[in-house]
Amino acid sequence: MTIRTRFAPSPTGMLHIGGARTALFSWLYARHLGGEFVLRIEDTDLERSTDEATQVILDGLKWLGLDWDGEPVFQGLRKAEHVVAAEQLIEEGHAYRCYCSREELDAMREEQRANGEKPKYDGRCRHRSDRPEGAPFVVRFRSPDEGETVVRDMVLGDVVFNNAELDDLIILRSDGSPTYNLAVVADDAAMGITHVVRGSDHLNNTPRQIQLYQALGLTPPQFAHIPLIHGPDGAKMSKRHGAVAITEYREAGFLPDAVVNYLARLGWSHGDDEVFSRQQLVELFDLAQVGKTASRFDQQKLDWLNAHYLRESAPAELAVQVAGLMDVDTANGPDLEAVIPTLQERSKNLLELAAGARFFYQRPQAFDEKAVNKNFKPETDALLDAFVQQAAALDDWSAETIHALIAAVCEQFEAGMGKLAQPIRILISGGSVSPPIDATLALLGRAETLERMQQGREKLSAR
RNA sequence: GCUCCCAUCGUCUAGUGGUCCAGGACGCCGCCCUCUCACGGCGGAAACAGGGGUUCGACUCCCCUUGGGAGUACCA
Repeated sequence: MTIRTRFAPSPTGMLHIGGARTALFSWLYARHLGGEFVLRIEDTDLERSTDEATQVILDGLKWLGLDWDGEPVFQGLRKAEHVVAAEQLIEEGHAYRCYCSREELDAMREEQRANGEKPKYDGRCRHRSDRPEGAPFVVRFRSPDEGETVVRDMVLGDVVFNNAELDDLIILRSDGSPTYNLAVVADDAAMGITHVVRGSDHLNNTPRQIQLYQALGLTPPQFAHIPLIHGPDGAKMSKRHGAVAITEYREAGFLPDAVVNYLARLGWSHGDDEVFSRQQLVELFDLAQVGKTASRFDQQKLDWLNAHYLRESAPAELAVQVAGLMDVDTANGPDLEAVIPTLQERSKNLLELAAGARFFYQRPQAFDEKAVNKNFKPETDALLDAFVQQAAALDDWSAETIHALIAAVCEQFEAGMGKLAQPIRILISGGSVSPPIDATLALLGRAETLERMQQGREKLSAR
C-alpha cells in the first residue's frame, strides 16, 4: 500500500516555523516511503480565513522545497459532503439536534467550573424529541459514555482516554457549517490519507476523531503527533522571539536548505549527525526517530547551519541572489561572482554577504575613526609610499604578486604585515574588516586601488 | 480546576538494564593559525529534575512529587 500524508493549515495567518516543521515531517515521511504528500486548506472558519494567507502558505512551502502532489483541496468546497456525513450520523443515531442556546451552555459550563469539574456538555438534548419550529439548532455527535478510546500514536505510543471525559461535540454549527473535527475526519477519509502527521496540540482531539471514524464506519488512519516548538524562553513561539513567519527567514537572507536542515533536527535525529542534504533527509527520515519532547528554537544554531550552507553554495548561484540585495550598481566593479568566494566564509547570511560586497562597488564615503586611530602611525606613510610606488611598477596585478609586494615592503621596514595591510584596508574599504587584502586588491584592480588609496590619504590628511 | 503529553549539558540531541565517572553539535572559554574579520585545528567548563521502588546492576522499567507544555469553543 502506498502511503499518503497531508499538511492541513488553516489560512488565518502566515506559515510559521512550527507549521513549517509539521509540513516538513509529513513531507519527509511520504517521500521517504515513496508515498504522496497532499495539501488541504482548512478554510472553514470563514471569519478569519483569507486568500492572501493561503498564498503566503503556498509560497512558504515552495520556498522550502516541499512540493505537494496534485492540487490543494479547499475544505470549504467540501461542505456538502460534511453535511451528508452529519446526516448519516443522525440517521444512525450517532448524532442529534441540540437546541441549547449559547447562554444556556455558558451558564452550564460556569457552574461546572465552579464545582471544580471539567466543563462538558451534559447531553441534555440527547433525548429531546420535539423539533421547535424555526428554532436554531446545532448537531452534536453522541459520544460513548463508557469505555475508553485509545490512540495508537507512532510517536507517543498508546494514549488512553476515558470516554466519560469526552462530551458530545458539535459537528454542525447552527448555520449548518461543519466544525473542525467532522471536517478533518470526513476529508482525511475521502482523500485517502493513511498517516496523519500533526502537532501534538491536536492529541486531545484525536480520540473524538477516532470515535467519528468508527461511527461513520471508516478506518482511522495512523496518527503521529510530533512535539511542539517553543520559543527560546520555553514559552509558546510568538513575535516576541523575533521571526516566526517562514517568510521572515527568507527576507533575513537564510537559505531554504539551512532552514530545512535545522527544522529537521528539531525533534528528529540520526545518531550524531547534524548536517543533512535534502536527499539525505528523504533517505534517512523516519517517524520512529522522532522524539517526544518539545524543543526550543535556537537562532544561533540556525545561524551556524546557514553559514555552513553559504560556504558550500556555488558562487554563481549566490551571485544571482546577492545581486538582488545590493543597493549599489554592481556593473561598475569586479565580477560579483568572483567577489562572492572571498566573502562566503565570513558571512552568516545573504544580507551579510551583500553588505560585505558593497565596498567593491562604492568608494568609501567615510573612514572608521577608531580603525584609523589604531592603525595609522607615524611610520605608516613611509610604508604606504613604498607600496604605492612599487605597485605602480608591478608587472602582474594578482593576489600572489600583491601579497609578495606587501611582504617585501614590510620586510624592508622590518614591520609586521598588519602595519601595511590594515592601513590599505581602511583606505580602500573605509573600515578595518574585509576579505584578505591581497585578494581584495586583486579584485578591485590596480587603477581603482591606487585611486582609492590616494583619495583616502588626502581625505585623512585633510582632517 | 479537570484531562492528556513531556522531562539527559544553556540549547538541539545520542543513549532502548551492565560497553556511561554519559557521546556529538550549536553557543561559551582558552590556545594555535593569521594582514583584519572569519574559516579551520586543538583543548576545556557544562547534563541524566527530586524521592521511592523493581533488579545482582538503573540515564534506561514502575510509582509519586516537582517542573514544563497542550487541550478544555457553534477556532483550526
